Amino acid sequence: MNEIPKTYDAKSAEAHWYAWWMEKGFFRSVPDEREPYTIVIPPPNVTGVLHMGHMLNNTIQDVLVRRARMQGKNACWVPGTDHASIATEAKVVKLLADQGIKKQDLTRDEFLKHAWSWKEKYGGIILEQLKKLGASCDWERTRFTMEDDLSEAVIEVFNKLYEKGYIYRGYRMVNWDPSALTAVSDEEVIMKEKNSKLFHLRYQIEGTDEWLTIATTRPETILGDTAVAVHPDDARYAHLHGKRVLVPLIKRSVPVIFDEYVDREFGTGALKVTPAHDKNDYELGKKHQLEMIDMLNPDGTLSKAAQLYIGQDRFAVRKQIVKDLEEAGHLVKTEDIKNSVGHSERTDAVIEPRLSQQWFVAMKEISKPALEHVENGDIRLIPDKFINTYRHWMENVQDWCISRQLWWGQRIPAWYLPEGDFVVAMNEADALKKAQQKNPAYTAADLRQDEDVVDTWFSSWLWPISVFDGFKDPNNKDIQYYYPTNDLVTAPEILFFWVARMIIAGYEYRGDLPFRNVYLTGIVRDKQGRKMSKSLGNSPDPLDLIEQYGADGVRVGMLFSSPAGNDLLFDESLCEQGRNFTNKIWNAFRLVKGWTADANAAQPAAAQNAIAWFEQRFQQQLAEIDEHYLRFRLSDALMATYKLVWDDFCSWYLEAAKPDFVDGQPKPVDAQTQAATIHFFEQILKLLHPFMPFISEELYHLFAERKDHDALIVAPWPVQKTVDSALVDRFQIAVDVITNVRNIRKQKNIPPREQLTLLVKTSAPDAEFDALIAKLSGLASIAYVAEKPTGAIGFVVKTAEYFVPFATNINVEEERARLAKEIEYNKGFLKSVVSKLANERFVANAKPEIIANERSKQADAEAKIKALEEQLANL
RNA sequence: GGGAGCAUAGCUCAGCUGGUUCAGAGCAUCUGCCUUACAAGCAGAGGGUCACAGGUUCGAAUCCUGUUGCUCCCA
Repeated sequence: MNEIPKTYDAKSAEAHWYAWWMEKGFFRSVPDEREPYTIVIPPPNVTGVLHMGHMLNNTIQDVLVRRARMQGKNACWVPGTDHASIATEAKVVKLLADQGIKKQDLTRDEFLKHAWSWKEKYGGIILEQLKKLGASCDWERTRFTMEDDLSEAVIEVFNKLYEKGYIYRGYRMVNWDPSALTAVSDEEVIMKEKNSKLFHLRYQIEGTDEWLTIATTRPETILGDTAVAVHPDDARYAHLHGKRVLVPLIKRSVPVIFDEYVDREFGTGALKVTPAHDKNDYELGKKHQLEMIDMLNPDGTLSKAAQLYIGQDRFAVRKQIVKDLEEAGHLVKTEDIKNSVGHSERTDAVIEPRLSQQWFVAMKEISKPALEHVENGDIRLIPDKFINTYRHWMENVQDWCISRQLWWGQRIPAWYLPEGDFVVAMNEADALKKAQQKNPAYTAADLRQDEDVVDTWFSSWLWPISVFDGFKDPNNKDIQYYYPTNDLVTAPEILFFWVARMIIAGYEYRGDLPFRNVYLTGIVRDKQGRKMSKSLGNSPDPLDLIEQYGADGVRVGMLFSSPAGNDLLFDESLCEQGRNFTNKIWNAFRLVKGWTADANAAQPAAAQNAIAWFEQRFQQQLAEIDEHYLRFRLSDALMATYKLVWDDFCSWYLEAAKPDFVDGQPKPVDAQTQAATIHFFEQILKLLHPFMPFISEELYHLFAERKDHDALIVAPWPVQKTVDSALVDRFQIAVDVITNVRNIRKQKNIPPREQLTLLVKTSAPDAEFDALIAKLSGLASIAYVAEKPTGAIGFVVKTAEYFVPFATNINVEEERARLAKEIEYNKGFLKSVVSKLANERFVANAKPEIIANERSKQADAEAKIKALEEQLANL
């Protein structure tokens, strides 16, 4: 035993067993006759690095996959990454800029070459990091949303949707990211509450000396104003019918229009209308046939159409124009307000609504089944409170802007023709054919492909299908076998971005759901409840944590406090607790491994007691753990496992079963006890495996030399058997007795080595667990007596009275007080029970078993009080 | 502004369809222990008017209404 170190060395075990699992192909899945269990990973950004959110998310997936594998299912966890067009392109642009290369100076192909080499160099780091966590993905199945097959699926889907009329091209108001120079979808705009200024500006009414005051938070946009709107019922402005006003500084004459859209309460009740730069103004503009003046360049500087400040950034202009307006006498007042301002999800730039030609998916029809099948429970959201959010979004779904003015991504398969017409096709050759149907004279040189790419989500919404090549080859073995997948684990933040759209795509292309259960994790926050982020610097590096606490420890730490849908207030001490747990398990192993066996030794009664009990206790807890898994309550499953191992197995079972010491030497263990203990230990390792794959596999092999494919990772999950819960209850009485004796020991300062005697007075003697009681409370003997002894401290468990005889110094006063207190408590209890039973309405209304229960409580309490009172009298 | 959710021990959370004195777990705290697996440990203990106010009921942490505070989503 001396050679087994006192603490568990996570590092060497992790490297060793991960490599071994890989080498033996345990993560590999190919279709066979077993029931499949499939998870597709939410593909992280290919150029990203592991953060705490990934840790939580992937730990959960690995727990589910590993348990399914042990349950004998054909478990397949498909890993991969997405190409994250905006984020990646931004990184590549910056890298090139650092080398003095401008994107504008490169051709598309040249740029893409740089992007791919970036991807080759940095892409997939995150997948390597997942391996450190123990993720049991089938790495041979690793996919990437930009690889050929997946890109082809995107193009095919684009074509099909276009043919069905679901994809259209339109000149619309979009969310423009002036930093990334691209449109983004509604879902990619994050509204943030900001402290802003509301400027009250006066416009001269044309041909008069009168003024009309409007209020705006974006004064620079007056340069794009083409009307001022007021409410038709607003008496203040009724006289303005048919009038026009002059836009300050540029003196453009614009009409005053009347529309019920205007909020009379807000600002001055008069609204400037800038149809090209505000969603609502755009609608107003269309309705009133207003001119649309696009006064912004794509990069957020003012365009020629603005007339003033041309080429200056919009925020610089905002400052300047306020000064200029003030000087020109147009600024009436300025007030502070809070308003929400859209920011780009990717670049955090302030989003500018902007008119432009974009591609859209019409969402209304296509998304119908996706709502239906979540509402009827075919697809479960866990926790189900998210159904409301989901429904709300689906019922108000807006068309999806899918074009992005970027190069990194799948290029939109539309080709423009000289006359301004276009065709959508699978490739250039097809496009030419289609073009020639319109005009046989066209040649390839007449075609010009759309410059834009599609939204990254337009490829990741196909993920559960495309990773199995379900587009390229819709009837292939893999897709038939693995689809629909089982569980999806992701963050609620992307419920709409991704989950909803995958469901839409699932029904559209397979006529079937993409997954049955969606487990929505919480957000990992710091102790103060702030979201962990790079910019705040409050996020620990996951790999550092693994280094410090071991992967098993970190996994346990992450799961300790994260019920589905609840945010996780992360604290490193949770990982420490996880690490301590690995150490506890390790030391239990040291104990058992250190026993020397003697085939001829007799089995001690205490060990027999412990084995009989633990067999049942294990079953009881197994049922509970299985139930928690079924309900996706992983932190509860973990806690139940934790308590089974630490409390039941280590603190009770091992303490009772371990050999006694004689003359400072441990006695050898008998064969039955040793075999039972190792068996229990192995069962426990199985339950631990999903949470702590490394230490469990390590110990499994340290217990015995295993044959080639005898590995814990594929060991059968324990099967539930019937539980003798009465035995467990009887054991609990023994536990109470032991605790009472230990308490007396502690109160009286009796050293653990001093052996005591326990006397029992009861009408129904039951010595079943006496050996165990004696061992764990340090008793020399247990004797059954008919009369109360004198000079003893007593206690009562159930209806039996127990006494520990005491040679010296019993503090009678102390004992009296203690007994009195206990009697008082029990009398109070009895009183509540009696009064309940005396209540006619209770007896009349309550269920029979509840009444019976109350009666037995009454009997027990009465017996106990009687015993305690006798003890008190006897002192 | 619209919608959803939450409020239980110092902290993080369990408490399903009302019924053991129902108030529970882990961590933290306190007390005693280096007892020959483990001080990353062992043994014991304390701690809450279940946000507040009403109501329904024989009985409410649990159901209903209102109030307050917080969070998220959408506009």
